[in-house]
Amino acid sequence: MATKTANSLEVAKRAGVSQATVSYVLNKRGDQSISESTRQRVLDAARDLNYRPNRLANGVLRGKSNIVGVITTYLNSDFHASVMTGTCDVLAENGYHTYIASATGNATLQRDVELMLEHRVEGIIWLAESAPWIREAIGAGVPWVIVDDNSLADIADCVVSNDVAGARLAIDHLVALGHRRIAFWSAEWDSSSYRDRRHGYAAALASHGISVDPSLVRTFPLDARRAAIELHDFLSLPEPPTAFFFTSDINAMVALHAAQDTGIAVPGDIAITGYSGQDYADFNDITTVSQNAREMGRKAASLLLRRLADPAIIPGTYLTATKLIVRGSTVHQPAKNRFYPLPNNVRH
Amino acid sequence: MATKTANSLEVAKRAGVSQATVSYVLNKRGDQSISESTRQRVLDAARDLNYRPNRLANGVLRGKSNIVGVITTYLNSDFHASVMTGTCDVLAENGYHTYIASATGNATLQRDVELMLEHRVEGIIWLAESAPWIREAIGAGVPWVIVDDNSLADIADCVVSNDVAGARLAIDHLVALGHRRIAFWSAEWDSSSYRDRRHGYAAALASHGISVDPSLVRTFPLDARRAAIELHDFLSLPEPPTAFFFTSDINAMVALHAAQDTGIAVPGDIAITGYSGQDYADFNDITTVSQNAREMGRKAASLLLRRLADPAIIPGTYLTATKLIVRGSTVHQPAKNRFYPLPNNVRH
DNA sequence: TTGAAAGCGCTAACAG
DNA sequence: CTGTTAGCGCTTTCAA
Repeated sequence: MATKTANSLEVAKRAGVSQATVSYVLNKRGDQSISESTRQRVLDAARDLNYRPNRLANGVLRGKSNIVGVITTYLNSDFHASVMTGTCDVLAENGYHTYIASATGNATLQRDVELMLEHRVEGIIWLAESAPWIREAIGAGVPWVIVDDNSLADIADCVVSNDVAGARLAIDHLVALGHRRIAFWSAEWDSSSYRDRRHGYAAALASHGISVDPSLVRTFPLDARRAAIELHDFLSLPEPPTAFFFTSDINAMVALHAAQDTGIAVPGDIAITGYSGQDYADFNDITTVSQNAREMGRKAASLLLRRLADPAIIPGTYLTATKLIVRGSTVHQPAKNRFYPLPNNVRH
Repeated sequence: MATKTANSLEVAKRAGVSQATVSYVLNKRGDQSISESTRQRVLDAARDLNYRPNRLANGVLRGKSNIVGVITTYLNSDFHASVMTGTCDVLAENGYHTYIASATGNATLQRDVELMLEHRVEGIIWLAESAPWIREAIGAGVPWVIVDDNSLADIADCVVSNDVAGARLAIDHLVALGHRRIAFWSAEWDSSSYRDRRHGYAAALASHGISVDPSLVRTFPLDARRAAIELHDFLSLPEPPTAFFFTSDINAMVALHAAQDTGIAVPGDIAITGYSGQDYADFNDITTVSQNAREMGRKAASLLLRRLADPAIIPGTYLTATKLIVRGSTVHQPAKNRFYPLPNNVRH
């Protein structure tokens, strides 16, 4: 049961030195010269007593916790998990630690932010939908980095993938395959990312001399049954779409299954592109625009660290690259050779 | 820019009272009687100055951080993410906070544990593969709860799903469908969970009067290409299996794709069951044994809280229920109606 | 009903 | 080269 940890005073006593000397030795301070014998005695004493520095005390003293908070609404999202992995990695590499909150609902989220600030996190990485209260929250405390939304780029560093370019990649691909009637079918999520994908969609079409047909732009429903119905509704238009650009892999996958279950051939009858480059897309052989979420997470952490080092830097938006991954949902792959390697450490 | 937060002394000054009074008011201490007017003045001052209690200082003082550490090797795993969600929820409900580390490799993991202890986490929830050094680590510090492995149940609370029963559910189902030649095809992961699934497999077969054929028990390879080769090797046995029991959904999925890609009908030629009840299985219409990972996470957190309240409790293993979810990989579903609802908050 | 003072574990000036 | 001292922000006796 939590063997009472020794404190630095006890270590000092045992080594026959003062508390300060212990601190000097343990923190390897170059500006203090310590005799090798003292050093050894301190080190030995610390080991013998199983000494473990108390970072809370250290934090009180220096007003710095060495902790960064990450807030996400949905840990089970592959995207969020990948971002977080990248973030954790970079923070750990730099001696920082990650304090996480996963919650839904603005009341809880607000409380989580407050708690983090009470714990004196040095910054917050925000992986959730934007909300009106956030602007104020950012102003009041530590620096924030916002991932996957850049609507607050005037007061916080934002990391978004280049969604305009990403959408263009997909549309260019579809047009190159001969598609002219391309639907934009997106979940309802009011974020700059989704808006950018829509702009990219429109711009890409325009550059090919195709005008946006409003009847081909729709909101993706929340359940698969309605998705199937809507899909058939789409296809019974006078001039039905031959291709669908989705803003998420999961929507693309639901639509793909809806199509397959009801005898619509993919990519024979319709082509489908997803967005994000998640496992879903890989496993279901869906062409997608890869976002490199891990890289986004790494970038977010570095931006935060940079701002911690130099608070004067003017906030801005940082774009990460997107990449088209062509798979069987747009191009019929003659010999299906989906010999993807399994992710490392995968289980269950 | 981190507007220097006011401290309790400043609040006291502004309210014209002592620091102690501020503490009494803000912590709503019943044993101290405070006049309503003083109370109001303190509250007002705190609000005006934007006072935020410093939990680090509080932690130093009381030797308690109110933080629990969670260590996982693979955040992108649906299983880990679900467990963590459950854990975060319960901890938050009880005023605790979650400090997370995600790492790979024993050196890093050990360092992470050490760091958490230095931050004075009150307990650790372990979501990673067991390793020899863990036993010692547990002895030395705070209480641990281990999820999905019970090999250290003598010194730590363990939460595992009832894997013997879970395996039996799957095997009973396959036997009921007429299968007698059932393969056990498992990833190589030395945990009690996997061992239990194997015991359950053997016991269930035995109860149906079928003996285990060692040639039907194999290790799942690390890449899909080799999985495909191995699958065909299986099927070219003199008496090939007609059904495959996998210990994970992802393996089942890889095998399913390997089968489909090479003209083997599922469930026509072979039946397949996964394990875990993850999204993978749902989206690929795979029969699986659901583990309710979220519930496991909740259970882990409650066990830790219970032990924190009463350290004397003797450690043990806690089983969570499993459930069979029948889908199209074992039973041909006449009218495919996979109208699953999308998970809440899903995106990308 | 309120306040003064001690102290949690640690680090950083400043002496010596 | 090492020790003394002050103090981080907070809670909590103990007096008043």
